[in-house]
Amino acid sequence: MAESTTRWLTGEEERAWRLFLTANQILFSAVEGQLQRDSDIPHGYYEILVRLSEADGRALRMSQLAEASTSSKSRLSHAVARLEERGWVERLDCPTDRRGQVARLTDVGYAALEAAAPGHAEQVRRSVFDRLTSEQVSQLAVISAAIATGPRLPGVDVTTCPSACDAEPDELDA
Amino acid sequence: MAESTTRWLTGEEERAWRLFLTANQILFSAVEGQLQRDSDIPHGYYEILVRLSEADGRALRMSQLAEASTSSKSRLSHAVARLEERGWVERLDCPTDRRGQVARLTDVGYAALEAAAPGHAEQVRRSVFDRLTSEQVSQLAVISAAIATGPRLPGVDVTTCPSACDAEPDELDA
DNA sequence: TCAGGGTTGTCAAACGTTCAACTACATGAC
DNA sequence: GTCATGTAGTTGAACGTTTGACAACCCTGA
Repeated sequence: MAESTTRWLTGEEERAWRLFLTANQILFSAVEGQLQRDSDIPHGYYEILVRLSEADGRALRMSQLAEASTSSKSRLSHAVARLEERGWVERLDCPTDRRGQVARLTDVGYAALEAAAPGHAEQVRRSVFDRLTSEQVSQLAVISAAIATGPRLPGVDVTTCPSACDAEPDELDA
Repeated sequence: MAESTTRWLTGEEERAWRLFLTANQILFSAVEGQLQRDSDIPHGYYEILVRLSEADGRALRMSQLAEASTSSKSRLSHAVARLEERGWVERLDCPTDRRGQVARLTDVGYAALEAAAPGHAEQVRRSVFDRLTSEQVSQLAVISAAIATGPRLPGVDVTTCPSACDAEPDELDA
């Protein structure tokens, strides 16, 4: 990289970045820990279950699910395979495209999600929202949106979001 | 969990939480991707190198390093072993405590860090700080501090921070 | 000097992710 | 029709990380 062109972080930015980093570590280890401990669900699986639970017929094409989960196809494929073993998800052939597969949340899977949700919500509340004023909550939303959207980030080729960037999720989750 | 006691997230909180989640995914995949691609350094290793580079004599006791990295002992032990293979870190016997080991950043390791830093800083800037006003930067710092510190999080037993809670890192990083 | 309590670090097994084929199907041009 | 090209999803192996059991060690007090 061109040395003289390097735009280093300012002191304030540096400080914010470090705080953000440690906050993230603490936050996610708490949230994932709770989910794992109380419900035996890895955080990643939980997100998949949530996406499915919100979809029409609680079912989604594999590729759509991958996109919604910001996940690669193969990664998702393995994850769904494991969810299938637990009996939480089932795979069906797609009626309109014979290449495709549809993942559907089973009743058992839905029940597992319903059982896990309260504890998860409580944890997110304790780790985050109990600590913030309502003004800070909206600041957090604005900041997150700025980071999540906008000009594609150089350095990732996430097959940059045809529909992910304008998505505005505001249904239930925790 | 007691059903009636569940404190669900409000719509605003829900929205903020989801935005935060996707922002995180995008941000970290960009930052980690850059580091991996341009410098072949996993993000976790980078943090370790930074901690060491800031320590006296560029050396730190294993346990102190683990604490500074919010990392478990065994996790750190593995990481240092791999850094040692690359010739970036060396392990020495601790002179004052014969139980202990000291990890020290080698000159080669320091050079690797110096080489990686500009690209990393640039990426963090693009992913985060170019997108935020300076007011938002300080909001982010305050919010992160609120999440990172304060009352111990129920749900984790992080052997709750004798010294981690009051730590206030504001040296260099990116 | 010897035990008990606590800490420090290592090792091996379990788990999850990534990578690189590979199958199967769809689509458009000729 | 059929050929080339692109898309959907799966699979297995290599790789890295995390976990828990274990061994080595220090320090205090009798």
